[in-house]
Amino acid sequence: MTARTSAETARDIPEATVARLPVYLRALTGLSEAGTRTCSSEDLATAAGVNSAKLRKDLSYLGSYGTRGVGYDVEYLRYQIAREIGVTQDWPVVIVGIGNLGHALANFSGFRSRGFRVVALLDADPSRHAEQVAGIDVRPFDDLDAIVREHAVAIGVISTPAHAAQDVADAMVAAGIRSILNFAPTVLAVPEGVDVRKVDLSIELQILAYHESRKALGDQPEPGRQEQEVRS
Amino acid sequence: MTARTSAETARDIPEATVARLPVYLRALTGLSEAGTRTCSSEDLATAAGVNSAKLRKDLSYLGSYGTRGVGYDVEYLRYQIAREIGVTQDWPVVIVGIGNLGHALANFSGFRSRGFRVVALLDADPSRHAEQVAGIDVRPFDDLDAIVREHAVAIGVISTPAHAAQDVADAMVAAGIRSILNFAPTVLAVPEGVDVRKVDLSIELQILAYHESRKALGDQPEPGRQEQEVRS
DNA sequence: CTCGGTTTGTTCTCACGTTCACAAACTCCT
DNA sequence: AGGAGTTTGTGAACGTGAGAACAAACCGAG
Repeated sequence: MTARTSAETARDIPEATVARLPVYLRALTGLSEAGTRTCSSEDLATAAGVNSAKLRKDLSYLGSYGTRGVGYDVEYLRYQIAREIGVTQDWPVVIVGIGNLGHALANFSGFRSRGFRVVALLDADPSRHAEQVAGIDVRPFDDLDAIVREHAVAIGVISTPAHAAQDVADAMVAAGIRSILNFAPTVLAVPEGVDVRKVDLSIELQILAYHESRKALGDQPEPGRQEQEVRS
Repeated sequence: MTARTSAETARDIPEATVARLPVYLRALTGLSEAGTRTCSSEDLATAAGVNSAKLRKDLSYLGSYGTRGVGYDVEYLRYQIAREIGVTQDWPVVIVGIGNLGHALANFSGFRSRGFRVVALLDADPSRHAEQVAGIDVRPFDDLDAIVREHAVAIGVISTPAHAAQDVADAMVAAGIRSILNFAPTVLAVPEGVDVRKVDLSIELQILAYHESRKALGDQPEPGRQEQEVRS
């Protein structure tokens, strides 16, 4: 089967590359706002904090959008990457769990400017349903189904305490959400076909702590040995 | 073997493994609280959301802490991993930028329970210096040097707007901080020997959006093709 | 003590990701 | 038009990580 594997953008882009495309997109936006019309792979790589060879290889998965001897047209490349990622128009997003973190997420201005639109804030605690956060009403968690249907929501954000996260995820999946960003410090079980990405403060800090304790003990690091930086 | 492999913990643990150790640590804490005394690699792998072969391989970098035919002692393994990560005692942490996100971070209870202690909250805006957040005074950013010296702070958290982040990072490095967790949506330049980890909401959402748009277009995915889940 | 059942630790193989290095392709100057 | 100088796109080498598979080690029963 798969007689016609082409179907538009049929190339499969490596996961590591996908994770960097948003960084390039942001760097290009910065260059654009600074008035730059054209940039070399070296320029863009510096702005994005990566190696220029890696940048070129990453971009090569999208197609040939540069000009040899010249470089890349900033606006053009920016559009192409945005299109590839799929953020040329806005994605509706729901946030569940309007505690401290939920507040911060709801107020985050980067949502709108980067291809996302918060269509609803949900919380199971009735005492929160009075509030408005960032100009949006906080609604009961049970409204999830209706909201997902109404706005065709595909992406859900979980910012509840850990013990509630799995139930929220289950409800999201049942409602038809297939991409979840989880801030709760717990492992989520989801059916095949659902993507989960997790953001976990404690884990990030512990990774830093590991390297920090290594620095501390071998504190006369042999001068010949270079250390790597900015782990992603 | 391992006839005293020299300087204590001299093995170098792969970065991918280091990133998973905190997950195992949390899973073990969960098992411990549930009253489990012993677990197999299969049990722990399930709790941590990974493959059991990968788990065993990861643990093998730390040493041989299991018993063949039996499994792992939960408490013992938990301590060994905590020791390896370096979170058997608390790390002092400063948070710079007490906006919405800074508030959420300061109030995050997982800090204390997972090996970290917030010793100071800093903000450049004088109007915030009146407040207390999570029982801690918000102090002027210029106090950074004194605080780092006084508490021997090694880890800094940046939750400022993007435009301020690089200056904050520079000041942190100048004050002696060598590990930075950056929540600001910008690429930080730091000297060699300083570790930076970044947490970026927009990037995570855009990665989800990429996969979501792929799901949307090929929306009759051939049944033979399995999709992978829970990307980390 | 021996044997069967269980589970770890490790080896081997393959896939993925990074980096180098260079040919191809473009611009600009003479 | 031709040649010098740039910069992209990519093939190939290298390093790291994942997973299967299995020998080594342990427990308990008889």
